[in-house]
Amino acid sequence: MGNKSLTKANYHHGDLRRALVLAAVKLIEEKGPNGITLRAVAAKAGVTKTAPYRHFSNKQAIINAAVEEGFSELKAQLTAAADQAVEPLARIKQQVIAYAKFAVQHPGHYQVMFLSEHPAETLAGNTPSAFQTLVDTMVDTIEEAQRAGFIRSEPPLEIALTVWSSVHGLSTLVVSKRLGQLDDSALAAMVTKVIDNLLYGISCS
Amino acid sequence: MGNKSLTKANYHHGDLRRALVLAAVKLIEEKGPNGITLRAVAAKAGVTKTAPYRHFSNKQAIINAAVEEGFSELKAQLTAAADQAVEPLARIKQQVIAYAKFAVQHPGHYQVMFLSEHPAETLAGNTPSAFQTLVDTMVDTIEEAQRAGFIRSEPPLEIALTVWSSVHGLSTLVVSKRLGQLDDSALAAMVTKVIDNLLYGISCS
DNA sequence: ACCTGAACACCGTTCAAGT
DNA sequence: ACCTGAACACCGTTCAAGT
Repeated sequence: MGNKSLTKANYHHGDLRRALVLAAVKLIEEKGPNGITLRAVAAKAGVTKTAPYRHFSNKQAIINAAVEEGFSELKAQLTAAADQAVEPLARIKQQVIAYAKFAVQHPGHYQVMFLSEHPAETLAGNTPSAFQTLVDTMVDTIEEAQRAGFIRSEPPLEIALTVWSSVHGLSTLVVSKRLGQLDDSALAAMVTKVIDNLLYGISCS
Repeated sequence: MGNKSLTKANYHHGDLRRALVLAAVKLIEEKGPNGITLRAVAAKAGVTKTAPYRHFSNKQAIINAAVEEGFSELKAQLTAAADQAVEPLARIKQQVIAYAKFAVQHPGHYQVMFLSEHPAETLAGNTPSAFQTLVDTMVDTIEEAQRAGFIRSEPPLEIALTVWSSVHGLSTLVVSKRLGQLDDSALAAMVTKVIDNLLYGISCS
Protein backbone atom coordinates (compact mmCIF):
# COMPACT_ATOMS: atom_id res chain seq x y z
CA MET A 1 0.00 0.00 0.00
CA GLY A 2 1.01 3.60 -0.60
CA ASN A 3 2.66 5.96 1.76
CA LYS A 4 -0.09 7.68 3.65
CA SER A 5 -3.33 5.85 2.94
CA LEU A 6 -5.31 5.92 6.14
CA THR A 7 -7.99 3.55 7.27
CA LYS A 8 -10.75 4.84 9.49
CA ALA A 9 -9.06 3.17 12.43
CA ASN A 10 -5.83 5.15 12.28
CA TYR A 11 -7.41 8.27 10.83
CA HIS A 12 -5.84 10.67 13.30
CA HIS A 13 -2.41 9.96 11.96
CA GLY A 14 -0.83 13.25 12.98
CA ASP A 15 -3.94 15.25 13.59
CA LEU A 16 -5.00 13.93 16.92
CA ARG A 17 -3.08 16.52 18.87
CA ARG A 18 -4.85 19.34 17.08
CA ALA A 19 -8.21 17.56 17.27
CA LEU A 20 -7.80 17.19 21.04
CA VAL A 21 -7.04 20.87 21.55
CA LEU A 22 -10.06 21.92 19.50
CA ALA A 23 -12.26 19.43 21.36
CA ALA A 24 -10.99 20.83 24.66
CA VAL A 25 -11.79 24.39 23.63
CA LYS A 26 -15.28 23.37 22.53
CA LEU A 27 -15.92 21.52 25.78
CA ILE A 28 -14.71 24.46 27.87
CA GLU A 29 -17.05 26.79 26.06
CA GLU A 30 -19.97 24.37 26.28
CA LYS A 31 -19.60 23.22 29.87
CA GLY A 32 -17.43 25.82 31.55
CA PRO A 33 -14.05 25.53 33.22
CA ASN A 34 -15.10 22.62 35.41
CA GLY A 35 -16.87 20.68 32.68
CA ILE A 36 -13.72 19.65 30.90
CA THR A 37 -12.58 16.08 31.50
CA LEU A 38 -9.87 14.16 29.75
CA ARG A 39 -12.31 11.40 28.96
CA ALA A 40 -14.83 13.77 27.42
CA VAL A 41 -12.12 15.46 25.36
CA ALA A 42 -10.95 12.10 24.05
CA ALA A 43 -14.48 11.00 23.26
CA LYS A 44 -15.19 14.26 21.40
CA ALA A 45 -12.07 13.64 19.33
CA GLY A 46 -13.21 10.07 18.65
CA VAL A 47 -10.58 8.14 20.56
CA THR A 48 -10.46 6.25 23.82
CA LYS A 49 -9.48 7.85 27.09
CA THR A 50 -5.84 6.85 27.02
CA ALA A 51 -5.02 7.93 23.48
CA PRO A 52 -4.35 11.57 24.48
CA TYR A 53 -1.36 10.43 26.52
CA ARG A 54 0.51 9.83 23.24
CA HIS A 55 0.35 13.58 22.60
CA PHE A 56 0.11 15.21 26.03
CA SER A 57 1.75 14.27 29.28
CA ASN A 58 -1.45 14.88 31.24
CA LYS A 59 -4.74 16.75 31.38
CA GLN A 60 -3.09 20.02 32.37
CA ALA A 61 -0.97 19.94 29.22
CA ILE A 62 -4.12 19.80 27.09
CA ILE A 63 -5.58 22.70 29.03
CA ASN A 64 -2.37 24.67 28.54
CA ALA A 65 -2.63 24.09 24.80
CA ALA A 66 -6.24 25.29 24.86
CA VAL A 67 -5.05 28.40 26.71
CA GLU A 68 -2.43 29.07 24.03
CA GLU A 69 -5.15 28.67 21.43
CA GLY A 70 -7.22 31.26 23.30
CA PHE A 71 -4.47 33.86 23.44
CA SER A 72 -3.84 33.29 19.79
CA GLU A 73 -7.50 33.84 18.87
CA LEU A 74 -7.71 36.89 21.11
CA LYS A 75 -4.65 38.39 19.46
CA ALA A 76 -6.26 37.93 16.04
CA GLN A 77 -9.43 39.68 17.23
CA LEU A 78 -7.47 42.62 18.63
CA THR A 79 -5.49 43.06 15.44
CA ALA A 80 -8.64 42.94 13.32
CA ALA A 81 -10.42 45.42 15.59
CA ALA A 82 -7.58 47.94 15.64
CA ASP A 83 -7.39 47.80 11.86
CA GLN A 84 -10.91 49.22 11.64
CA ALA A 85 -9.64 52.63 12.71
CA VAL A 86 -6.73 54.85 11.78
CA GLU A 87 -6.75 57.52 14.46
CA PRO A 88 -4.41 56.22 17.22
CA LEU A 89 -6.76 56.69 20.18
CA ALA A 90 -9.61 55.17 18.21
CA ARG A 91 -7.41 52.17 17.47
CA ILE A 92 -6.78 51.70 21.19
CA LYS A 93 -10.49 51.96 21.95
CA GLN A 94 -11.42 49.46 19.26
CA GLN A 95 -8.86 47.07 20.59
CA VAL A 96 -10.10 47.39 24.15
CA ILE A 97 -13.72 46.88 23.14
CA ALA A 98 -12.74 43.81 21.13
CA TYR A 99 -10.94 42.46 24.18
CA ALA A 100 -13.99 42.75 26.41
CA LYS A 101 -16.17 41.26 23.68
CA PHE A 102 -13.96 38.21 23.42
CA ALA A 103 -14.22 37.66 27.16
CA VAL A 104 -18.00 37.95 27.13
CA GLN A 105 -18.45 35.76 24.07
CA HIS A 106 -16.12 33.02 25.32
CA PRO A 107 -16.55 33.26 29.10
CA GLY A 108 -15.42 29.72 29.88
CA HIS A 109 -12.38 29.89 27.68
CA TYR A 110 -11.49 33.31 29.00
CA GLN A 111 -11.67 32.14 32.61
CA VAL A 112 -9.47 29.15 31.90
CA MET A 113 -6.94 31.37 30.14
CA PHE A 114 -6.32 33.33 33.30
CA LEU A 115 -7.03 30.63 35.83
CA SER A 116 -4.11 28.44 34.95
CA GLU A 117 -0.75 29.84 35.77
CA HIS A 118 1.65 30.75 33.04
CA PRO A 119 3.49 27.50 32.31
CA ALA A 120 7.05 27.82 33.54
CA GLU A 121 8.46 25.64 30.80
CA THR A 122 9.48 27.71 27.83
CA LEU A 123 8.20 25.89 24.82
CA ALA A 124 10.27 24.99 21.78
CA GLY A 125 12.99 27.30 23.04
CA ASN A 126 12.80 30.67 21.39
CA THR A 127 9.26 30.43 20.06
CA PRO A 128 7.36 33.21 21.83
CA SER A 129 4.19 32.10 23.61
CA ALA A 130 0.86 33.23 22.25
CA PHE A 131 0.61 35.23 25.45
CA GLN A 132 3.79 37.14 24.70
CA THR A 133 2.57 37.81 21.16
CA LEU A 134 -0.63 39.26 22.61
CA VAL A 135 1.34 41.57 24.90
CA ASP A 136 3.46 42.71 21.96
CA THR A 137 0.34 43.57 19.98
CA MET A 138 -0.97 45.74 22.79
CA VAL A 139 2.36 47.47 23.34
CA ASP A 140 2.66 48.19 19.62
CA THR A 141 -0.68 50.00 19.54
CA ILE A 142 0.38 52.13 22.52
CA GLU A 143 3.71 52.97 20.90
CA GLU A 144 1.95 54.09 17.71
CA ALA A 145 -0.19 56.46 19.74
CA GLN A 146 2.86 57.73 21.59
CA ARG A 147 4.74 58.45 18.36
CA ALA A 148 1.69 60.32 17.08
CA GLY A 149 1.73 62.40 20.28
CA PHE A 150 -1.54 61.18 21.78
CA ILE A 151 -0.21 59.24 24.75
CA ARG A 152 2.33 60.38 27.33
CA SER A 153 5.83 59.15 26.68
CA GLU A 154 6.22 56.86 29.62
CA PRO A 155 7.41 53.26 29.21
CA PRO A 156 4.91 51.74 26.76
CA LEU A 157 4.82 48.47 28.65
CA GLU A 158 3.61 50.29 31.76
CA ILE A 159 0.94 52.13 29.83
CA ALA A 160 -0.15 48.95 28.08
CA LEU A 161 -0.29 47.20 31.43
CA THR A 162 -2.51 49.93 32.85
CA VAL A 163 -4.90 49.78 29.93
CA TRP A 164 -4.91 46.04 29.89
CA SER A 165 -5.46 45.70 33.64
CA SER A 166 -8.50 47.92 33.36
CA VAL A 167 -10.18 46.06 30.57
CA HIS A 168 -9.15 42.69 31.91
CA GLY A 169 -10.52 43.52 35.35
CA LEU A 170 -13.74 44.80 33.90
CA SER A 171 -14.08 41.70 31.73
CA THR A 172 -13.54 39.42 34.70
CA LEU A 173 -16.20 41.21 36.70
CA VAL A 174 -18.63 40.97 33.82
CA VAL A 175 -17.90 37.30 33.13
CA SER A 176 -18.38 36.37 36.77
CA LYS A 177 -21.72 38.18 36.54
CA ARG A 178 -20.92 40.37 39.53
CA LEU A 179 -22.05 43.49 37.70
CA GLY A 180 -25.33 41.96 36.64
CA GLN A 181 -26.24 41.00 33.09
CA LEU A 182 -25.13 43.34 30.32
CA ASP A 183 -26.06 43.32 26.67
CA ASP A 184 -23.58 44.12 23.93
CA SER A 185 -24.19 47.85 23.83
CA ALA A 186 -24.17 48.23 27.62
CA LEU A 187 -20.84 46.44 27.68
CA ALA A 188 -19.40 48.72 24.99
CA ALA A 189 -20.66 51.76 26.90
CA MET A 190 -19.04 50.63 30.12
CA VAL A 191 -15.76 49.82 28.39
CA THR A 192 -15.81 53.22 26.72
CA LYS A 193 -16.45 54.87 30.06
CA VAL A 194 -13.55 53.08 31.70
CA ILE A 195 -11.13 53.81 28.88
CA ASP A 196 -12.16 57.48 28.87
CA ASN A 197 -11.54 57.68 32.60
CA LEU A 198 -8.17 56.17 31.89
CA LEU A 199 -7.28 58.56 29.10
CA TYR A 200 -8.24 61.75 30.82
CA GLY A 201 -7.78 60.79 34.47
CA ILE A 202 -10.28 60.67 37.28
CA SER A 203 -8.75 63.43 39.36
CA CYS A 204 -9.78 67.07 39.19
CA SER A 205 -7.43 68.96 36.88
CA MET B 1 -28.02 15.31 81.33
CA GLY B 2 -28.15 19.06 80.87
CA ASN B 3 -29.26 21.00 77.89
CA LYS B 4 -26.16 21.36 75.80
CA SER B 5 -23.53 18.98 77.11
CA LEU B 6 -21.68 17.59 74.15
CA THR B 7 -19.80 14.35 73.87
CA LYS B 8 -16.85 14.12 71.53
CA ALA B 9 -19.03 12.27 69.05
CA ASN B 10 -21.53 15.05 68.49
CA TYR B 11 -19.10 17.88 69.17
CA HIS B 12 -19.95 19.88 66.10
CA HIS B 13 -23.40 20.59 67.42
CA GLY B 14 -23.95 23.82 65.53
CA ASP B 15 -20.39 24.55 64.53
CA LEU B 16 -19.89 22.14 61.70
CA ARG B 17 -21.09 24.56 59.09
CA ARG B 18 -18.52 27.13 60.15
CA ALA B 19 -15.81 24.49 60.56
CA LEU B 20 -16.43 23.30 57.01
CA VAL B 21 -16.16 26.78 55.54
CA LEU B 22 -12.88 27.43 57.36
CA ALA B 23 -11.54 24.03 56.29
CA ALA B 24 -12.50 24.83 52.70
CA VAL B 25 -10.68 28.17 52.82
CA LYS B 26 -7.58 26.52 54.25
CA LEU B 27 -7.62 23.81 51.62
CA ILE B 28 -8.04 26.30 48.80
CA GLU B 29 -5.06 28.28 50.04
CA GLU B 30 -2.97 25.16 50.55
CA LYS B 31 -3.77 23.26 47.37
CA GLY B 32 -5.16 25.85 44.99
CA PRO B 33 -8.56 26.10 43.34
CA ASN B 34 -8.45 22.53 42.01
CA GLY B 35 -7.20 20.95 45.21
CA ILE B 36 -10.43 21.35 47.08
CA THR B 37 -12.56 18.22 47.37
CA LEU B 38 -15.65 17.67 49.44
CA ARG B 39 -14.06 14.62 51.03
CA ALA B 40 -10.91 16.50 52.00
CA VAL B 41 -12.94 19.36 53.46
CA ALA B 42 -14.98 16.92 55.53
CA ALA B 43 -11.85 15.11 56.71
CA LYS B 44 -10.21 18.39 57.69
CA ALA B 45 -13.28 19.26 59.73
CA GLY B 46 -13.17 15.81 61.35
CA VAL B 47 -16.32 14.29 59.90
CA THR B 48 -17.09 11.73 57.24
CA LYS B 49 -17.69 12.62 53.61
CA THR B 50 -21.45 12.72 53.82
CA ALA B 51 -21.80 14.86 56.93
CA PRO B 52 -21.47 18.16 55.01
CA TYR B 53 -24.72 17.41 53.23
CA ARG B 54 -26.57 18.24 56.45
CA HIS B 55 -25.34 21.83 56.12
CA PHE B 56 -24.77 22.38 52.40
CA SER B 57 -26.71 21.12 49.43
CA ASN B 58 -23.56 20.28 47.51
CA LYS B 59 -19.88 21.07 47.00
CA GLN B 60 -20.58 24.30 45.15
CA ALA B 61 -22.53 25.63 48.14
CA ILE B 62 -19.47 25.17 50.36
CA ILE B 63 -17.32 26.95 47.79
CA ASN B 64 -19.84 29.79 47.64
CA ALA B 65 -19.61 30.14 51.41
CA ALA B 66 -15.80 30.22 51.16
CA VAL B 67 -16.15 32.95 48.54
CA GLU B 68 -18.36 35.00 50.85
CA GLU B 69 -15.78 34.55 53.58
CA GLY B 70 -13.14 35.86 51.18
CA PHE B 71 -15.05 39.01 50.28
CA SER B 72 -15.67 39.60 53.94
CA GLU B 73 -11.97 39.33 54.81
CA LEU B 74 -11.00 41.51 51.86
CA LYS B 75 -13.46 44.18 52.96
CA ALA B 76 -11.90 44.18 56.44
CA GLN B 77 -8.41 44.61 54.95
CA LEU B 78 -9.53 47.50 52.76
CA THR B 79 -11.16 49.31 55.67
CA ALA B 80 -8.09 48.87 57.86
CA ALA B 81 -5.78 50.06 55.08
CA ALA B 82 -7.79 53.18 54.27
CA ASP B 83 -7.87 54.11 57.95
CA GLN B 84 -4.09 54.47 57.91
CA ALA B 85 -4.37 57.71 55.95
CA VAL B 86 -6.51 60.82 56.17
CA GLU B 87 -5.85 62.58 52.88
CA PRO B 88 -8.58 61.30 50.48
CA LEU B 89 -6.33 60.32 47.59
CA ALA B 90 -3.93 58.63 49.99
CA ARG B 91 -6.85 56.66 51.40
CA ILE B 92 -7.74 55.45 47.92
CA LYS B 93 -4.14 54.45 47.25
CA GLN B 94 -3.83 52.57 50.54
CA GLN B 95 -7.02 50.73 49.77
CA VAL B 96 -5.90 49.76 46.32
CA ILE B 97 -2.51 48.53 47.55
CA ALA B 98 -4.24 46.48 50.24
CA TYR B 99 -6.46 44.96 47.58
CA ALA B 100 -3.54 43.80 45.47
CA LYS B 101 -1.75 42.50 48.56
CA PHE B 102 -4.73 40.38 49.53
CA ALA B 103 -4.77 38.83 46.06
CA VAL B 104 -1.07 38.04 46.17
CA GLN B 105 -1.14 36.68 49.70
CA HIS B 106 -4.20 34.49 49.12
CA PRO B 107 -3.86 33.61 45.44
CA GLY B 108 -5.95 30.45 45.55
CA HIS B 109 -8.75 32.03 47.51
CA TYR B 110 -8.69 35.10 45.29
CA GLN B 111 -8.99 33.03 42.13
CA VAL B 112 -11.91 31.07 43.52
CA MET B 113 -13.64 34.29 44.54
CA PHE B 114 -13.80 35.45 40.95
CA LEU B 115 -13.94 32.09 39.23
CA SER B 116 -17.34 31.12 40.53
CA GLU B 117 -20.20 33.14 39.27
CA HIS B 118 -22.13 35.35 41.57
CA PRO B 119 -24.78 33.06 43.07
CA ALA B 120 -28.17 34.05 41.71
CA GLU B 121 -30.04 33.10 44.85
CA THR B 122 -30.37 36.06 47.17
CA LEU B 123 -29.51 34.85 50.60
CA ALA B 124 -31.60 35.38 53.72
CA GLY B 125 -33.65 37.92 51.79
CA ASN B 126 -32.42 41.42 52.47
CA THR B 127 -29.03 40.56 53.93
CA PRO B 128 -26.51 42.14 51.57
CA SER B 129 -23.86 39.77 50.24
CA ALA B 130 -20.28 40.24 51.39
CA PHE B 131 -19.61 41.19 47.80
CA GLN B 132 -22.10 44.04 47.91
CA THR B 133 -20.60 45.24 51.19
CA LEU B 134 -17.19 45.31 49.53
CA VAL B 135 -18.52 47.39 46.64
CA ASP B 136 -20.12 49.80 49.11
CA THR B 137 -16.79 50.26 50.90
CA MET B 138 -15.04 51.16 47.69
CA VAL B 139 -17.77 53.54 46.58
CA ASP B 140 -17.70 55.25 49.99
CA THR B 141 -14.00 56.01 49.71
CA ILE B 142 -14.53 57.50 46.25
CA GLU B 143 -17.42 59.64 47.47
CA GLU B 144 -15.30 61.00 50.32
CA ALA B 145 -12.65 62.05 47.82
CA GLN B 146 -15.29 63.62 45.60
CA ARG B 147 -16.76 65.66 48.46
CA ALA B 148 -13.24 66.85 49.30
CA GLY B 149 -12.83 67.95 45.68
CA PHE B 150 -10.11 65.52 44.67
CA ILE B 151 -12.05 63.33 42.28
CA ARG B 152 -14.25 64.44 39.40
CA SER B 153 -17.93 64.44 40.20
CA GLU B 154 -19.06 61.67 37.93
CA PRO B 155 -21.19 58.78 39.21
CA PRO B 156 -19.15 57.33 42.09
CA LEU B 157 -20.04 53.78 41.11
CA GLU B 158 -18.51 54.32 37.67
CA ILE B 159 -15.35 55.78 39.16
CA ALA B 160 -15.13 52.97 41.71
CA LEU B 161 -15.61 50.45 38.93
CA THR B 162 -12.78 51.98 36.95
CA VAL B 163 -10.39 51.95 39.90
CA TRP B 164 -11.45 48.49 40.90
CA SER B 165 -11.17 47.05 37.39
CA SER B 166 -7.61 48.31 37.20
CA VAL B 167 -6.40 46.84 40.45
CA HIS B 168 -8.41 43.67 39.98
CA GLY B 169 -6.99 43.16 36.51
CA LEU B 170 -3.48 43.82 37.69
CA SER B 171 -3.94 41.42 40.60
CA THR B 172 -5.22 38.69 38.31
CA LEU B 173 -2.24 39.07 36.01
CA VAL B 174 0.13 38.92 38.96
CA VAL B 175 -1.57 35.92 40.55
CA SER B 176 -1.51 33.98 37.29
CA LYS B 177 2.21 34.77 37.16
CA ARG B 178 1.94 36.24 33.69
CA LEU B 179 3.97 39.27 34.66
CA GLY B 180 6.74 37.20 36.22
CA GLN B 181 7.49 37.01 39.91
CA LEU B 182 7.18 40.20 41.94
CA ASP B 183 8.18 40.87 45.52
CA ASP B 184 6.14 43.02 47.87
CA SER B 185 7.76 46.32 47.00
CA ALA B 186 7.71 45.68 43.25
CA LEU B 187 4.01 44.95 43.54
CA ALA B 188 3.37 48.17 45.49
CA ALA B 189 5.37 50.12 42.90
CA MET B 190 3.37 48.68 40.03
CA VAL B 191 0.06 49.31 41.78
CA THR B 192 1.13 52.88 42.50
CA LYS B 193 2.09 53.35 38.87
CA VAL B 194 -1.26 52.08 37.64
CA ILE B 195 -3.26 54.18 40.08
CA ASP B 196 -1.25 57.28 39.16
CA ASN B 197 -1.92 56.66 35.50
CA LEU B 198 -5.54 56.41 36.45
CA LEU B 199 -5.62 59.60 38.49
CA TYR B 200 -3.86 61.82 36.02
CA GLY B 201 -4.72 60.09 32.75
CA ILE B 202 -2.47 58.56 30.17
CA SER B 203 -3.25 60.99 27.37
CA CYS B 204 -1.22 64.10 26.63
CA SER B 205 -2.87 67.08 28.25
C1' DA C 1 4.20 4.85 16.17
C1' DC C 2 -0.31 4.98 17.70
C1' DC C 3 -4.23 3.33 20.01
C1' DT C 4 -6.97 0.02 23.17
C1' DG C 5 -8.87 -2.16 27.57
C1' DA C 6 -8.36 -3.48 32.18
C1' DA C 7 -7.06 -1.82 36.51
C1' DC C 8 -6.19 1.49 40.45
C1' DA C 9 -7.02 5.10 43.49
C1' DC C 10 -9.65 8.78 43.53
C1' DC C 11 -14.10 11.92 43.22
C1' DG C 12 -19.39 13.90 44.21
C1' DT C 13 -23.67 12.34 45.51
C1' DT C 14 -27.61 9.03 47.10
C1' DC C 15 -29.66 6.45 50.44
C1' DA C 16 -30.70 3.45 54.14
C1' DA C 17 -29.28 3.00 58.69
C1' DG C 18 -27.61 4.15 63.36
C1' DT C 19 -27.84 7.20 67.82
C1' DA D 1 -31.22 16.35 64.50
C1' DC D 2 -26.92 14.87 63.12
C1' DC D 3 -23.69 11.68 61.46
C1' DT D 4 -22.09 7.06 59.35
C1' DG D 5 -21.06 3.35 55.74
C1' DA D 6 -22.08 1.10 51.62
C1' DA D 7 -23.00 1.90 46.96
C1' DC D 8 -23.07 4.17 42.27
C1' DA D 9 -21.39 6.51 38.44
C1' DC D 10 -17.84 9.17 37.55
C1' DC D 11 -12.67 10.91 37.20
C1' DG D 12 -7.09 11.01 35.93
C1' DT D 13 -3.46 8.02 35.23
C1' DT D 14 -0.66 3.47 34.68
C1' DC D 15 0.44 -0.35 32.23
C1' DA D 16 0.50 -4.37 29.45
C1' DA D 17 -1.15 -5.52 25.12
C1' DG D 18 -2.56 -5.19 20.28
C1' DT D 19 -1.66 -3.57 15.19
